[in-house]
Amino acid sequence: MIDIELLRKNPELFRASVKKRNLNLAIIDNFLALDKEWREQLVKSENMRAEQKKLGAERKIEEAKKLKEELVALQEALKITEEKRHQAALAIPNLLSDDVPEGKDDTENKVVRTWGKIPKFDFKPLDHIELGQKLNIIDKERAAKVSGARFAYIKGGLARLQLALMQLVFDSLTDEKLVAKLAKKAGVSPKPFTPIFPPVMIKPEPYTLMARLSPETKEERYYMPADDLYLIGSAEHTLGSMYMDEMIAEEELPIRYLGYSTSFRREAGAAGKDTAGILRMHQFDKLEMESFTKPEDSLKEQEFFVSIQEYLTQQLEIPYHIVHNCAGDTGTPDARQLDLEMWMPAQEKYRETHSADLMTDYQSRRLATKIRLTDGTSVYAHMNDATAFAIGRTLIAIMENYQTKQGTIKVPKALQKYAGIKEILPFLKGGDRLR
RNA sequence: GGAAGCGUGGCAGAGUGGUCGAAUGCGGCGCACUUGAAAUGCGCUAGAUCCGAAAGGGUCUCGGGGGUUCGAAUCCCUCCGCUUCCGCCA
Repeated sequence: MIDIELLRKNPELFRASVKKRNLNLAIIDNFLALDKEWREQLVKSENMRAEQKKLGAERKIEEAKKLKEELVALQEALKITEEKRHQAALAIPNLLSDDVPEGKDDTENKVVRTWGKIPKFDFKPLDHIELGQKLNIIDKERAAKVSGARFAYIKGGLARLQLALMQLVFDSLTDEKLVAKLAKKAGVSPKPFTPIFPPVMIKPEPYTLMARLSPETKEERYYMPADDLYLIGSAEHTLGSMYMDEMIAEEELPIRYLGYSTSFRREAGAAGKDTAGILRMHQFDKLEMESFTKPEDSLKEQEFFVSIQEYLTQQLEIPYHIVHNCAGDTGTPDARQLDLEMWMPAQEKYRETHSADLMTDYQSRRLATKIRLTDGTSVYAHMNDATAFAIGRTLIAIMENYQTKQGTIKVPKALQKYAGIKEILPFLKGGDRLR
């Protein structure tokens, strides 16, 4: 939710932002009209209510009774306007940060920097699908039989890699020295992350308040009607809503979590897109960073998160670039979004593996997550969330970048001690037949 | 899943139909005292929202929603959550 007071005072600011996102300006004007109507009705209704209360206090019971009848009708009309106005307010996306590049879709995102040397193979590199089949570490056929399309069994050496990735991230982000070093460069607090496993189911209310259950995103969610619960699409959804209706003391900031969870997405709008392999799944695991800061610290916090993403990807020695998403490709609740894209040799493309989202107070305003400042006043918290590793996609990048001529996969140095292996060889033992 | 109890401001905790947005304590902020600090004393201190240039005033909020009533923190219904006991399970 945007700051309505600011919108009334400075509608041009919001018009510019909405226009930059390539959206219809009517969403602003529609809101302003409803807001005006609502305020007029509100004043009338409140004045009448005050009068009715006064009559009651004076024990003029008959008069109060009569006035109440009028009041009820007025309040019903008000309620309708209020709901319309509320929906109109929700439709307005976050104000874009000034430095967000112009552009209407992902083709106009701006590459900020590039790291690493693109690997040259003296053989034709395979894609992760072929590699997965040959090594018998990805089984989508049986997953389709049991669970349907866009599911997979991740096995053997690849399962070990997943655990290794988790351990690398958990070790790194709880390491006081390492975090302090990266934080110093970014000019933010050196406080390390608290590791956390959040719930993977969420109630409709916090989900809506997180701006992740809008009419447009709803069809992306798995819903369990018997319990009125949704499966989360990201750890962000239950991490960001943790402090709903809470007041956080300034001394506790920044609050930084490193979450691990499975994520669930229906991929309803992606029919036929990326169906091969494990790039786009209904279920995938992800390590996610989430933080709560004071408003003035949030932009630096986002850059800090990006520097962590880069540090981790560099540990894997996988080439990547950082992209500043253009206005048209920036999420509704985001003020500013940067993506990290890893090099995928088989596609000869960088593909999105990470995202870093600065939400400013867009979510906290709705969640009522506030900070009690040391001077006694309070402000809405600023929130950041960012991927540490999306496991599936990172596995693809490792498989394709580290493949050998023999069709095996070397394990990145940084993961070897966690994985317990240096190379993924065909996994055939224990009666696990290839099809 | 069954039974009982509970849910009040930043925190603790009073309050069982009007004078209660709410005693008191802690915490926070300000001032005084002090070389400084502590201690002490005095004052201020819930949120959202609307009207207003401001001063100020109104409305709503005592877990959420609904109801009874002229009037609800207080009575009723319902949902959510917490605690304890029983059952079941990893």
